Amino acid sequence: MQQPRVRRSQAERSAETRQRLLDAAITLMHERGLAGTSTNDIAEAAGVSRGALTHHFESREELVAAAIEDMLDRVIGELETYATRVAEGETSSDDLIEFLYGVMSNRLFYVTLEYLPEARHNAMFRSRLVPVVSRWHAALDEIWSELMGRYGLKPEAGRDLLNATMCLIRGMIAQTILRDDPPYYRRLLDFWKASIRAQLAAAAAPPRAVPRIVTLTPKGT
Amino acid sequence: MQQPRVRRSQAERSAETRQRLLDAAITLMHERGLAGTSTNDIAEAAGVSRGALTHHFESREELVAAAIEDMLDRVIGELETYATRVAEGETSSDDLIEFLYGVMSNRLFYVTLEYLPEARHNAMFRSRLVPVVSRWHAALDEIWSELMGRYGLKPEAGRDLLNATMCLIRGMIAQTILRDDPPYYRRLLDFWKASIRAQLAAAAAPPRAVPRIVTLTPKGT
DNA sequence: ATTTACAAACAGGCTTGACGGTTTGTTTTG
DNA sequence: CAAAACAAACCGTCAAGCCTGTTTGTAAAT
Repeated sequence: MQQPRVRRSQAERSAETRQRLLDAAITLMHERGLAGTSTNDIAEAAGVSRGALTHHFESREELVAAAIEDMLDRVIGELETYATRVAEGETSSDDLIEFLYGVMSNRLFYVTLEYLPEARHNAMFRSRLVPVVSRWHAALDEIWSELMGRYGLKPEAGRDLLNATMCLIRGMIAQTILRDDPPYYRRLLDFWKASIRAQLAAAAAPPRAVPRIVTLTPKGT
Repeated sequence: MQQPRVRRSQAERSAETRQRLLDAAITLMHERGLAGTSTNDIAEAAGVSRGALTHHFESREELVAAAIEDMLDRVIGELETYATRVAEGETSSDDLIEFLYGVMSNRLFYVTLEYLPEARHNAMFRSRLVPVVSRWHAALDEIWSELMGRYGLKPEAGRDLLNATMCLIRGMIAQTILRDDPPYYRRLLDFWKASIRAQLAAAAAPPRAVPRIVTLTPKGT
């Protein structure tokens, strides 16, 4: 039996412990919710003492914020990887939408829903996170511009489409909590992919006139 | 000076206390968040003793659920009022979208964001609420059918448009928490109103062919 | 040796649900 | 109609549990 104890540098020990805590925080937030996740739980799930936790993070709030930042940075990494595929043309708007929905469903937006209330009522916490999510939005803009270029449109073209897409996805995921109905979401996403296709096509082709607002009048009149 | 003490029936006393508690619960949930709202706070805000609170509601959870139900029932009432205006034709899709955004922004979805995490992790609480929000969705379907009729379409026509609209609105409101940018939301909503107009027009007119999925290829090829 | 990483115990604060007692309203009865 | 009995509404206190940040002590790395 060789002794399992390898000599690791302080930096290594420290980094691993820190990362374990960050990962555990996100996992628990996702599984039990922010309110249901105490620092005790996080330390235990990370396989670390609570003393270690308090050593690495000044407060629960700071730990949670750091965990969110870490999660977002990883996701931005995924997005950048995907962006190279877009640049190489191996993709479509349908594909991107599907990818974004996947990323958001795969914990990202569920975790977001957990901390949004805290962000709403805690100014310190919120201002800690605003720049973090800004980076995320910038990465989204980036990849969208990439795709627009692919379609031969100006980079900033159809940014409304991106924003609408993201809001739609957020809204869908929020709804999954109280409406368990996979076909409904499948259908809605497919509908949306078709809409985007149509609008991108329209942006390239000479558009029809946009219909004016029609105020309806009673049948009798 | 007439004495302020009018003799009220038990039912009246009871109903008022109850209602005060429900209102206070929603208000505090909106202002401080669910996590930041204790039963003490609610009783105090309602101007009622905590004993009275425990008399009327078995648990904090039940009080919160009842408050949510009450809020939704009121909003359904607003929606039904609006529906009569639709039936009388004094409206447009733009107007309905604006109305829905207003209703959702005016506490409804912010309060929803407060309790969604609880609903996600607490099965009892969730199943208590599912039928409540189902009623709300039914009311939405109802008014949408009404509007479709106005446009001379079949009642169930474009239900995807309604669902997409609601999800978009949800997503927008969720985003307001970490992105304070009113022009952005204004623009996005206007964009959406135009989209809906276009799609409703297209539904009446013979549609263009839906463009196929285009898998893009690198520029070089 | 000294600093950093980690561990364990502790203390203070807050929250919820329970309980015993009091006031107010309603019903029954003489 | 008045009084008494009953029921419902309401009030204030308490105990148990949990959570966070602090503090004190130990091991590991430099």
